Amino acid sequence: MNISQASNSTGLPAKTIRYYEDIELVQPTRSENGYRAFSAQDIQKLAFVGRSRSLGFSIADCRALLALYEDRNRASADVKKLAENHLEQIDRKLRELHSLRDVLGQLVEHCHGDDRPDCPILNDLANVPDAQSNTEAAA
Amino acid sequence: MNISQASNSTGLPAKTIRYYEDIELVQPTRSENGYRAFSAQDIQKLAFVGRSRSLGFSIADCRALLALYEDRNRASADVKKLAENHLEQIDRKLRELHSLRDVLGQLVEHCHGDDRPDCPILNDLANVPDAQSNTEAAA
DNA sequence: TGTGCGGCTTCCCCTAACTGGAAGGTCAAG
DNA sequence: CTTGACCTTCCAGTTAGGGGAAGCCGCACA
Repeated sequence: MNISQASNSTGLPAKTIRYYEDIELVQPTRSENGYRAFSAQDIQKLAFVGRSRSLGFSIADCRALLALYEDRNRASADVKKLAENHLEQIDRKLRELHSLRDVLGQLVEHCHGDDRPDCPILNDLANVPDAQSNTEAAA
Repeated sequence: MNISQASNSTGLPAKTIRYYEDIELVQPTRSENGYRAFSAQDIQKLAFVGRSRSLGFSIADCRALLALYEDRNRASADVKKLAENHLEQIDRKLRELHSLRDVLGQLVEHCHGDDRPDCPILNDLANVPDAQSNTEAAA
């Protein structure tokens, strides 16, 4: 199976597949003409990585998951721990984004947004103390 | 004002400040000995960028905001539009992360997480059709 | 006067995870 | 025989800086 077939089968761009070979996530053999030859197993692994990436796992995580996947004797607890760590990272990021959204939402809301030059958003960014909301005044 | 004072005043690492000069966000003058000399305006601009970055604006956004900030005649609507775009990006990212969290949370929940090798998480990643949840079965 | 140390300079490489593009070999069809 | 699609490798660029080396500058202290 050539790289374009592998790409079609997995949904991953050929460039990405070459990259994954480069960082040794997969090791396709080579045909006599030098073309990569992907086995069914290679395709399976690529699809596995693709799905993991789409769930936001880092390449390092994918490598670990792949190793666990190929270890017939691994405990499911190991996998669960990895996934839980990732879940925590996602939750942290969610909290961060939520609070960011709140602050920015407030600023946007207070900006009249017409053709006058006065703008609460810029005032806040420049940290000009403002009557309406002083998000940084704690210090 | 030398770079370490600028760093203290703005909370930005010296490395970052040099980088901001490199990409022409600020243009401090130079003393005779070659040291960067930051004016009060420079400090103000650096603080402005720092605050904008902490709200998740990209460097490109910061550059635009800075230009608007320095344009005494700009309409607040221009600023508001930029901020609203950023807000939309944040909301998109939030939705994405939420749905990711849901899928991953389901998987983690269904994994018994003991020392047996069977693991629903890996099964899903490998796209093995599974009785309990088939998150990809639509295709 | 020398010397040690902290602060400053530039320069280059590194990050994550690819993506784009150039230069060139291979293969099947017409 | 040529064309065009497909494949190869290699180089550069992306974000927003971080780490660290090699080498000035300035000030204190002996």
